[in-house]
Amino acid sequence: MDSTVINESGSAPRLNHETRLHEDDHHSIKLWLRLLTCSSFIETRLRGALREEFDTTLPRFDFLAQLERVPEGLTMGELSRRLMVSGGNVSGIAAQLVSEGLVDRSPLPDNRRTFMVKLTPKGRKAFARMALRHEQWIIGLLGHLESREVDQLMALLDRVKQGPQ
Amino acid sequence: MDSTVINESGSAPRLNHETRLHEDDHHSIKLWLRLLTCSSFIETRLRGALREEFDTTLPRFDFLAQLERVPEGLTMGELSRRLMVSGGNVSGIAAQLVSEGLVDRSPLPDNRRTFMVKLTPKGRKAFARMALRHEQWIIGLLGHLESREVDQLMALLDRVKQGPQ
DNA sequence: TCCATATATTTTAAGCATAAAATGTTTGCG
DNA sequence: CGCAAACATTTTATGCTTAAAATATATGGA
Repeated sequence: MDSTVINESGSAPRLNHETRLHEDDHHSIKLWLRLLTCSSFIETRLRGALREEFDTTLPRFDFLAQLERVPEGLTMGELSRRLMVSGGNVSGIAAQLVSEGLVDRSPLPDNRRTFMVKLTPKGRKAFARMALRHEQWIIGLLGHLESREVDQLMALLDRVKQGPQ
Repeated sequence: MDSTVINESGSAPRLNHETRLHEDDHHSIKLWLRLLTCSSFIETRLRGALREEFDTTLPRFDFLAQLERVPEGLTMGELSRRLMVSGGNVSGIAAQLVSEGLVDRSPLPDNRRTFMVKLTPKGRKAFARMALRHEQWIIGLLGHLESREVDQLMALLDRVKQGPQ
């Protein structure tokens, strides 16, 4: 079997969010449920694969991914903004990654409220291995789309992102 | 202000998942991150609105929504499949909704392992109120798309859903 | 019948997520 | 300076979520 294909392995067989629909529901609701179905599907597969292959979680992977792009490190607050999660959440995940030796968290000399967080060499190596597989998994899940379709989807999702103005 | 517009109110200002990107990342990864950005954005707004206006959560709302479509009720296992969550999760949410009087959970005469779950009249009324607002919120978040765009997005997301075959 | 296996659900342990309160630090204004 | 307000982070309480183990029931074959 192609190693980039992630196995189905949940404890319950899954349908999708659109089972919620009524005949007369608004088109916007159908669109939202389909969007949710697609992203939950991919997210579930990624979570399972990260757990099986690296015994880690998506939040931890995302945390490392943000740091990998910025060798000088990021503050806790900046990480909270970039990861789109609460500050308390960042504190907890940072503590774990520090205890695992993947991340370094040190106070700034010029401002004793803030901490700079960066990858350790060990963290950088661990992330590199995970990122490679992560890309393979995603290509396995989305690579069947033609590049014209990808472009269209990117443009339309950008319209979604823009919001009602 | 238009009451269907949901306010920004998180404890941290938010960017989006695409801050994770490198220049040379694969198109599939960009697409996945944009998909995630869009659905997280909408989900965050819906969660906040449900909490503020009805003091409830998205999982509870989804649970009621599944039941509302099936007056005769659903078993715990069927709910687990339709909601795409684990059985343990369904047990926990069901227990809450029963204690709030929104849902009835009774054993089946012909199979003592299974339970049939259905809305109570109170639950049906509560859900109706929530569903109305829910639709307004979603139209507020997605209603700016033209119907041609919605059709295209639905078709492309269907392609995503189909998977690699 | 007996029993292994399958099925339906609940319980448990652990991690993620949030909002709100608490803590400690900095800034700027009177 | 003195102090209020803003800021950065952590702590706390609560709820969602999962996987895995436990419980209870049903089924089918020897």
